[in-house]
Amino acid sequence: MVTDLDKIFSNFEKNEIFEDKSYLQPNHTPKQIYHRDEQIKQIASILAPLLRGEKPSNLFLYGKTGTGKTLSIKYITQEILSRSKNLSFDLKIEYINCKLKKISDTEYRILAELVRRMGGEVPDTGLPTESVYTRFVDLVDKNKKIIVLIFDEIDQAVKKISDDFLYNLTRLNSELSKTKISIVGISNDLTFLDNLDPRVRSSLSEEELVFPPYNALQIQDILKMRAEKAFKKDVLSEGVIEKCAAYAAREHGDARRALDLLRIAGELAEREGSKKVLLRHIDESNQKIERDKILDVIRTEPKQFQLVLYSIINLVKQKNGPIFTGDVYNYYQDLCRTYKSDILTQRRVSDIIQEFDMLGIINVRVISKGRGGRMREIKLAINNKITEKAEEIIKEALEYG
DNA sequence: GTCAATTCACATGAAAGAGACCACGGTCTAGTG
DNA sequence: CTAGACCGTGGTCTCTTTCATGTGAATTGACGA
Repeated sequence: MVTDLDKIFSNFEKNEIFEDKSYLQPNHTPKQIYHRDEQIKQIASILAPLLRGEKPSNLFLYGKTGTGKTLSIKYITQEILSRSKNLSFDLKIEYINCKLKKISDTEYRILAELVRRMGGEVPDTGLPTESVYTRFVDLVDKNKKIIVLIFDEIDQAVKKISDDFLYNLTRLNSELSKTKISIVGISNDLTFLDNLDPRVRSSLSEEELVFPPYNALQIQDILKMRAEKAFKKDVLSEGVIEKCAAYAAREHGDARRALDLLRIAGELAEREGSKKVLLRHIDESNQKIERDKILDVIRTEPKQFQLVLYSIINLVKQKNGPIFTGDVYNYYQDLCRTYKSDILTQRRVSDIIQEFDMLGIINVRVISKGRGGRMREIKLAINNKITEKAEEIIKEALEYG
């Protein structure tokens, strides 16, 4: 036992792989951004009026995940802020990530977060939303300011709340006398604007910009640049970067994915005590990312969700073919009885199944069997190995939970 | 045989309830001068 | 008289239930050839 620990720690101390891992961390902002010159220039020229104290147009950025939207906007805001030291007014640029649950599940929370960023205080709950609005207005309108609000993954927020939240935001400007607010929306859903209230759409997207996916070569450039700083010399074996890039390019040119892949591969190599990152490590890394992501979701899911998923897994194993909503619900009911759990209505279970679909754990298709009715056809979207592991996790959670 | 109506087994939507959490303002209580 | 304890009201949030309406195609049954 002790010797094992010794081995682990000494491997770690030797640290023959990484020079500075932070260059591969997702939140690292590099000094130089490759292959986004055009976009950065455009954003900069749109936001430039800030430095003259004018309100810039609202801006909307599109692009799949990992195409550098967040990176570019953060880079530009930094540049702008660093040039704004001696301006005669307050310039505030706030970045809000709507994907983080605690912050942005509801209108109230987003607003509360805004107030806090502006230096005010709001309780987590208990106040009417309206009063948070007035608090925000009071706080912001005390002296002349220009505020840029950046909403990352704004589509998530709108899905959860509704678009009149955005309408309220765009309307805020008319309630403010001294301060002006600009909004930058970032979305990776290209159809997002189409389903928006027209009033909101026109005011929100005065300017639009699309971030195309990186191709494999561009990802290679990015990886090379970061890998140079992150890894020690000659640690990466031939073709590692190329392989990472290829994997990521397959996933709609997601550079973040490529970086994760490389970082995890490095960690795996390090853990093994290997002196080099091999091609094999990339494959393992790819699997590990996938597995960890899914198992983590499953682990943290509430009990009822686990029961439903457990039903699905078992049914798929039994029937060895597609299964349907009704099957799942029946099995689920039995399962609830054996574990003495409350039984949810079919309506609710239906929603739960849909959520698993969204998480990518199962694949769901609505089919009609004519007179046999209309239902979802459910398949597992994860491979057997992960499924088994998932089953174990759930079983454990159910017996000890 | 053809065509519209019917029917199945859910999907999908909207609204509202339950229970947990919490802020705010008013009232009560006890300690202080 | 005042600070702090206590309470009631009204707000949010999440997870659910209830009620209502929608839906795609196999089946049915009336109808005409």
